[in-house]
Amino acid sequence: MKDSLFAELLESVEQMDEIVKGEREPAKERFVAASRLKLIRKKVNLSQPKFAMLIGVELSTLRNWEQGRREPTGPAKVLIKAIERDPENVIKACISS
Amino acid sequence: MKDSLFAELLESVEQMDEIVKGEREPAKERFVAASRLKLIRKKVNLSQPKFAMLIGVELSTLRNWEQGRREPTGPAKVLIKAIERDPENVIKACISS
DNA sequence: ATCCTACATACGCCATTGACGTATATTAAA
DNA sequence: TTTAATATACGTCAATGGCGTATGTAGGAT
Repeated sequence: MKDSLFAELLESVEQMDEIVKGEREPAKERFVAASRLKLIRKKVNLSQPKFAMLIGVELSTLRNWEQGRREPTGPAKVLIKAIERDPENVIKACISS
Repeated sequence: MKDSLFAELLESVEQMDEIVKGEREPAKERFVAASRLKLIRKKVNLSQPKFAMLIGVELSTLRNWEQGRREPTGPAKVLIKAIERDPENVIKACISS
């Protein structure tokens, strides 16, 4: 990872910091709404079983999310959102076990 | 997302399926060992507070992981592993709120 | 040397989740 | 219409995540 690029990322994390602290307006929502999860899964065209495996949860857990019975935890939301934003790269990084 | 590339990804997910079912040998470990988490965080050069924010957990939760008091849940492991494998793209996808 | 701030270790407590199970419904293909 | 794959729906419970507090450490600044 080149240093210049890394510096940019670091800057973004700093900005994220300020957003959380309320010193800056967030550009958009940071997390997936549980209700949008199904749409995201459809977007990458995976069945519940495969998507669940991809993101490392039990099938039943994914179902709980899609049916609104449970709320995904933080990392799950971040991961799903990341998949939504850049499916190619993120899914690749998830898969290559 | 181009269809050809997507087809490749889908194939990979199918393979992942077979791995989980024991029909195929996994290339490597699928998940992060909790003990490796700190090394991964150092690799991307982020403090505990910033890394916790990045992956969407409370600082105390990340600390529990690094100190071996708790085990990250599935999506957290996948996300961390993805960050390890492709920090640039995955962190970018996580950040862009 | 002392203060100060950021960063990290360590752990108690409890509401919420994830995992596991079962039963039913829908869809598509054979 | 039978079959298999996919999805809805929900009960139960151990384990986690979030929250708090206390302590330790490394680095500058004064």
